[in-house]
Amino acid sequence: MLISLDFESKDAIYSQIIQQIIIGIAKRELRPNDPLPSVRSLASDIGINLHTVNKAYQHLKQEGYILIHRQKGVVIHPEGVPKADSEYKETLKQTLRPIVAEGLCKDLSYESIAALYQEVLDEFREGEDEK
Amino acid sequence: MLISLDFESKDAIYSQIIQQIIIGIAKRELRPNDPLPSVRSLASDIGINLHTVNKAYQHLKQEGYILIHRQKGVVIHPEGVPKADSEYKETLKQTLRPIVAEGLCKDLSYESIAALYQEVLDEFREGEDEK
Amino acid sequence: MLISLDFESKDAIYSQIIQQIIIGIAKRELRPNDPLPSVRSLASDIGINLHTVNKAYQHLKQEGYILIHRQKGVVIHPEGVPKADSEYKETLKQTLRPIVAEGLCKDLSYESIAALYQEVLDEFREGEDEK
Amino acid sequence: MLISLDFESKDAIYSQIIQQIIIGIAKRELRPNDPLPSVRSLASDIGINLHTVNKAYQHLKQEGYILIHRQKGVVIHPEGVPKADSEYKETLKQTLRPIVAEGLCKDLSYESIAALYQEVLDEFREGEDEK
DNA sequence: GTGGTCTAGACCACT
DNA sequence: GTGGTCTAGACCACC
Repeated sequence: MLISLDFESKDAIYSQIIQQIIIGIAKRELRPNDPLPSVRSLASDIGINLHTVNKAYQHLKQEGYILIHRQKGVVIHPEGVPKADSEYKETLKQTLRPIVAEGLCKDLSYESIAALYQEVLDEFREGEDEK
Repeated sequence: MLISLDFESKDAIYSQIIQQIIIGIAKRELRPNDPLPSVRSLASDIGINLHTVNKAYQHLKQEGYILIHRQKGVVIHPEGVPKADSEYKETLKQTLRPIVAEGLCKDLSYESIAALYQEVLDEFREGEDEK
Repeated sequence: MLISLDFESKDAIYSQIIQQIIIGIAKRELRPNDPLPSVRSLASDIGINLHTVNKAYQHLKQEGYILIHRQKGVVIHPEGVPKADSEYKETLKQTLRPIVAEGLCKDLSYESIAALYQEVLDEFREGEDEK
Repeated sequence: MLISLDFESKDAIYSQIIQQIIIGIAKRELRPNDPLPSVRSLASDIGINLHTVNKAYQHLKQEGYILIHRQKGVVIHPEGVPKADSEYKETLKQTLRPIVAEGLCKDLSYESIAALYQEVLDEFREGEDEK
């Protein structure tokens, strides 16, 4: 698992770490019980502060993506992530709304937006057989 | 055009204003040459500081959504927004990626994510006949 | 003499009027004693406020570009504009400096900047024989 | 790098900051990856409000002159400024036109204007060997 | 009336 | 410490 950061992004570093780990899980590159590097080693690997990595891990733990054992270290949550509830779906739609709107304003057709979306979805579909 | 803010949101207020105006344009509730309220009046209408509104307007102007006319005031850009280029499409996909990933992790199926997306898309499709 | 305005410009309207009249004089399209439209007629011609035109004319008068007679109306100053002094030259250089700097930053060569400058200069040189 | 302001100038303070940094880059006193002072420290150094400095920095960032790095702070853009396109050249000529016109009206010869221009250009040419 | 600029002071999130 | 955001209040130039 490779974490690549953009220090000029408007997204915070810790937030980029979170996103990439979630993407890793969604792509099944990271599977339940897979180990994650320790806060210390990840921090030194990518050259950032301990606190920043820690903040990311705490958030992931909070959301149920990972488990932090004192001894075993950090692992992907063995029982998977809590399932989406209807509240989450509503939040997701609200997140999507302005993104879609922007695309439409920029003269993307409904079809081409749907197509872009499908492309992203397909990135995760690859290797689905291994499921 | 009605702007409704969520002061508890983690999105900045100026950012919410931007989003809602873009949504308004995408829904064709705001059409080219339509006037927008002045910085001052919008600010007092929604009970915020005029600088916050100004920041939103400056951003929208920068992105080509609106135009600040010395006589007409603030209006929706008469020639529409600059069309999406391939760079934008790539950015859009990068924006979508972590959102989709999160949904998948929460055990949403590909189909249900696609369905949610379609729902959002359809919100804008309504009234397309007036086009 | 045709005045064309950009109501979205960051330059004020009155300032655009001033510039265009000065350009007209420099191009010798406007010559000493040539009449200019009255404040009223110019204002209604280009659809702007009287005050705005008046402000432009007052400035031009102040700088010696025009004369405003109660009876004869507005005319280009018969004796030409006060000549540049060394102070003016210094001001001109200070105006030029940031413009040139910007071009250099954008990777224009010294030669291409000089060429652009020459092109502008040549616009005024045309018809110099009539001098 | 030294920023000197003219509080009596008709140019806005933030605009003067922008100009001086651009001049610094053009003169190669500021080179790619060179650090710039933080918003706060520059503001207190030159005795102005931090928002004013921030406005200048935001503009420079927007135009690609600088980069705001989460770790390194504010630095001159490592890959240089986006190159001039033909649209920019046209804008530049339009900027130059009224300036040149004014000089000509004040009876400066084509040659002396060209000479003044050359002087400014030469200010930047000094030290070109270090290139 | 408008937008543009500047100030002062505050809080927050991030590193 | 940093930048990002928001507020409140002010002055100016322009229309």
